[in-house]
This record gives sequence, C-alpha cells and structure tokens, in this order.
Amino acid sequence: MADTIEDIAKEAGVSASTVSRVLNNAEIVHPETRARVRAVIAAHDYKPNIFARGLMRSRTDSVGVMVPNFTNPYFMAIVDAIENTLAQNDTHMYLCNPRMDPQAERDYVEELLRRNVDALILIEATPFSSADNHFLNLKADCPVILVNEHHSQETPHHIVRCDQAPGIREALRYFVSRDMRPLALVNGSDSYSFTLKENIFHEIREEYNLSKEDAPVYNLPGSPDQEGIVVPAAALCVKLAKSPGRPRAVFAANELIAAGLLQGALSAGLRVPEDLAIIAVDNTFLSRIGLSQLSTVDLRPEDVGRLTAELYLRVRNDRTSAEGPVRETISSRLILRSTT
Amino acid sequence: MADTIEDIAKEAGVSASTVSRVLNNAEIVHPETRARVRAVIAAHDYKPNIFARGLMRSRTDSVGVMVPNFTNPYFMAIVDAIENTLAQNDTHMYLCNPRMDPQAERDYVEELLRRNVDALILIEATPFSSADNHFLNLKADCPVILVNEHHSQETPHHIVRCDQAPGIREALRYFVSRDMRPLALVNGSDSYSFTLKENIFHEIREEYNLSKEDAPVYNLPGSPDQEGIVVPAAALCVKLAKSPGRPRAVFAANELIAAGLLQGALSAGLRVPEDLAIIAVDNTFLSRIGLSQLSTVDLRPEDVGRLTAELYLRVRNDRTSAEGPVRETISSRLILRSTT
DNA sequence: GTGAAAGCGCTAACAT
DNA sequence: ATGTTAGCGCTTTCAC
Repeated sequence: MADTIEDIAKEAGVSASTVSRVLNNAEIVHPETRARVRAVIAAHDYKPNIFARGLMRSRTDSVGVMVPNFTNPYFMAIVDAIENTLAQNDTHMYLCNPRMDPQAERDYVEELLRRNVDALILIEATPFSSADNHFLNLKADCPVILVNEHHSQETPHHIVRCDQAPGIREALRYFVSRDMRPLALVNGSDSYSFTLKENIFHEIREEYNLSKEDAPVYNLPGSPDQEGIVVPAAALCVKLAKSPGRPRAVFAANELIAAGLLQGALSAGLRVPEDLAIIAVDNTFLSRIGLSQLSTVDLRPEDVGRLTAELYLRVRNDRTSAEGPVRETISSRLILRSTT
Repeated sequence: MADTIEDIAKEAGVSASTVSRVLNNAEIVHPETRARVRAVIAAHDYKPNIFARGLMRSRTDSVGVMVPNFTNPYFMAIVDAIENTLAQNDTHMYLCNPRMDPQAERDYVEELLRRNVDALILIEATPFSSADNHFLNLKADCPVILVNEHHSQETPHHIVRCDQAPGIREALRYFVSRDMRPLALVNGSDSYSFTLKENIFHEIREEYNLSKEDAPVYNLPGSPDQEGIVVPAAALCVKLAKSPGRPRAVFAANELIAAGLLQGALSAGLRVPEDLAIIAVDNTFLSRIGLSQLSTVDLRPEDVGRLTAELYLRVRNDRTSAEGPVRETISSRLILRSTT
C-alpha cells in the first residue's frame, strides 16, 4: 500500500493538516517544519491520493481534450503541442475522439466534467455549419477553450484560432500576380472551413475581375477530410487535364485533395509545377512527404496547440474568466515549396 | 451541486447502501426496489461521483494508453481502434505521449498508476533495442498490455502484436519470384523492427542464393520514423538511379522511406513500377494518398487496436491474470497496389 | 504556526 | 433484502 498523508505526518513529527498545508499553501507553514516535511515527502516519494484529493479540491491536474479525429495530422499536431506544454506542467490529458458525432461530443463533455477536469479543450468541435453550435454556450464550472472556433457569435468561452484567410488570400494573389490562369479552386463542402475558402475565392475573383472560366470552382463530393477524397480528386485532375480550359493553377482546400490532384497529374502526364501549380492548406507533415514537396497555407497547428495550453495555464492561475473570455488569433501564411 | 447518493436514496425512500447496491450488484436487491431506485436515478440523470468512488473501489473506468508519437499514423490508427472499442464500454482513456524518452515513459506510467487506471496499455514502449526493457517486468496492480512487444523474454504481462515477418517474407518472395533483381532493402537502423527486416532479408537472400550485388542493403542515417527521413531516402533513390547495378525493386522499411523513394524516382525520371517496383510496410492511410498507391505490408493497426481493447475488456472481468498472461499474435500480409 | 475534528460521496462489513 | 456504521485519504474550518 502506498503511503498516506498520516504516514508522512507521523514520520515528520507533525499532524496531517500540516503536511496538507505544505502540499497546498506552503507559505503559511514555518520554514523549518516545511523543510522537514518536504524531506520526508521526498524520501518516501509520497504522492497524495488523487481521489481523496478530488473529493475536496476542485483541481485534478487533468484536462479534457476533444479532437474530431485521431488520424488527421492537422489535429494531432495541435494535440501534440498541447500535450507537450501540459506535460511540462504536470497536467494530464484525457483525449476523446467523438468521430464528428454531436451526440458523442455531448456525452464526452459530460463525462469529462464529471471527472472534474481543470479545463475543457474542444478542438473544432461540432460541424461549424450546424445550426446549434451547442458548445458556444456550454455551461461548465471550469474554463472552456474552443480551438479554431470561427463563429463570431457571442460566447463566454476562450478561443484560440488560426485565421485561414490571410494565407489563403496570399496564395490566391500569388497565382494571380503570376498570371496563372485558369486558376481553379478544388473544394470540399458543408463546413465553415470550405465555405470560407469559397468566399475568399469569390472575393479575389471580383477584386481581379476574373471571369468564371478563368476562376472555376470544383466541389468534390464525399467527405473531404477523409482519405476517400483522394480518389475523386485524382479523377477530377485527370478529367481537367484533358479539358480545353485546363487550369494552370489549383488551390486545393486541403492536403488530401492536393494529394489526389498530384496522383491525377502524374497519371495524366502533367508536370507539377510546370503544367500545373498547386497550393494546398494545412501544412502538416503530409505536405512534406508526398509526391512533391507541397506548397501550402500554413495553419500553424503547433502554434495553435501551444497557445491553447499556455492560455490554459494562465487562466488556471488567474481567475481570468472573471475578466471575460480571451481571444487569441494567429495568422496563417503561405509557404512555397516545389509545387509552385 | 450535483445530486449525491443520499439525494437519490431519500427520494426513492431507501438507504444509500441500497442505491449503491443497485449501482454495483443490482442482482441482490429486490426487483421492485431496484426498479424504483433506477427510476429516480434516471429522472435525476444521477451519476456517482468519480472521486468518492475511486477512493473505495479499485475500478475507475479509465485506462492509460501510452503511444510513442502522436503524429505517426500507424500508432494513431491503433489508438483510434482502442478508443473506439473502449468508448462503447464506457471506459475513458488517458493518452500519453512520452516522445520516445524512457524517463518520460517511466514518469507517465507512475502517474497513470496513481490515477488507478484499470489497465495500462503500452504501445511499442521503450526502444526494443534497449538492454533493459523495463516494462517487461513492470510491477502494477492492474493488467498491463504490451502492444507490438516483440521480445520473446518472459514477462507476466499480456501481449498483443502483429507479426511483421510473414508479410515481409511474402513481399520479398513476390519480388524474387518475378525475377526482379537487384532487389534492395532500404532500411532504418537501431530498432528491433529494422533489425528484424534485415534478418529476414538475409534469410531470403540465402534461401534463393542471391549475391550481395543482387540483394544489397542500404541503411538510412537519422531517425527513420521521422519525416526527416524522406529527404535522404529521395537522395538515395536519385543516386541509385544513376548507378550501374540499379535496383529493379526496393523493399522499403516503412512508408516514409517509400515516400522519399517515390520523390527520388520522380525527379530521376524513373517510372514506378515499370523501372522500379516498391513495397513498403505499415499500411496506414499514407500508402493510399502519396504519389502512387503504395504496395505495402499490412501491419493491421485497426485489428491490433481492436484486439487490445477486447483483451482488456476480457481480463477486466475474468481475473484472467491469475491464469497467466495472454498472447495474441496476428499475421501481417502483403497488399499489392500500384507500385508493384 | 499548528493540531483536532469534521466531512467530501461513496462502498463494504456488519447488523437486522 | 435492506439499513446502520465505519472508514477510504485528503482538505478545511476552528481552536489554540
């Protein structure tokens, strides 16, 4: 059996409460006593029982993190950065994978709150297109941090996000300024993120007075975040290769779509970037290991994750929540590699 | 404040212990009382406090999972399958990411045990080449499941693994039987997994009486599991393309190496598979989204994960540990796609 | 500055 | 079959 606080107290010649004080508000105990108690704690490698502690304290040194998908490198890069920062602060992480199911999301959140997590970190929870984005108004008695939540609605929660728009504009302008036309958008559908891309694309189209023929939009069927998207994207590229108004440049809404386009280009005999230039979005390791070194809009998952964890560490100490929610937005940016 | 067991007891007109019995061994309470208590529980959506419970019970409905790396698709595919199965059994998961640091592994394990996890699932923990594979003899008062642990040493723990050898042999024989020579192995180094590949390669070389020229081995410097391996692999491929005894077929020790080879082949003007055939190992989604649809030895991460979770669910109920550790080994297999 | 005592919400042993 | 009692290991008043 592990040591209890009594064992430590006895050996240090003090009472349990004093040990408890050393553990929690070390300041208010006499320096000498404190040192003695600490020595015993160290000698026994004593760690207070998590459950007894959880019963009284509100803090549990654990946070709940929810991520839509374990195999999406963009999300996992965020989680990786969060975990890295938290681990350095002795905070552990429940990781949940609701698989884009809103009911599963709800259940997980409830369960995490029951486990008294010190914070709830929700990464791109709930399809943004969904009418009732239920987490915006989630009631929780711990800080809630929404990661990459892009709704502008009021919410009492903290938000850390990477704004895709600047990088996307930069990419499109890059193509336009080099007269690479037609310039196509190959997009997914049914999500905030894809709608945003389409809106920006239209905006640029108007800004530069491009015709629809010079700036066509293709929407891929199916779920663009799943690897299944690769095959239709490849097929589309093969079809486009043969068409008269073949695009000179493509802006791919994500890296999986870009991977499909690259496969298609290869099998259709198109050279990249000479015949077809491609820029994607995300900048996970996928863009560095595929067929070509992919040019990409960097959504900076590592920074997003690190900022999220740092925000948590801050609001855990201050009761910043009283001062209203924190918003942190970082900007995406274009990274050119060999597909442009 | 949330309901306590007393609240429920009062409302159902019974004592707290009866409610507790309904919660734990429903059988021994009178059907009518049970029904009444259950109704109140449901009406209040009452959930017992995790911490109070943890203090008494040993079970916490949580397991600790340790994975070497969050961004490796092979590992995450295993974790995904584990989580999927566990979630259906109301078991939550701490996920730890020791980043291949043995000390971090130790610390995490200790912390997880402190949190009374119901099981410890260690995925490819500790570099297998390490002399003291400390987890083989880990003392824990919960079941420990080692995933893809390949040491044959005695251990009191359960093991679930996918045996790479059959698939690797199948792949090499595939090449040999089609007279694709030279047949090269492009390998990493310093891990059980890479040593195994080299051993099997040598074995096949002898079996078919291949000369060293016809069956060369290339060891890539650096860490072959990191994306950094792609560039040297590409460079190697370019170099080989120009060499007189250029390989006709390559067995790549993993998918990242294969990705590099594909990049190299493309830039050197080698057609795949006409000029150069490639088979890799792992079968994550990477093999389906790269330049080409990669032929690969399937290490069946989804099956490994599912079997792991199912094993846990079994040993959680039976006290199977008394009957000695369980060994489950599934076989890898060759999957041919367009790089062969 | 420190100790004694109460109690967090639950389960398990002991009654009945 | 059910209620009563006694803790689990800790934190937190409240005394001193």
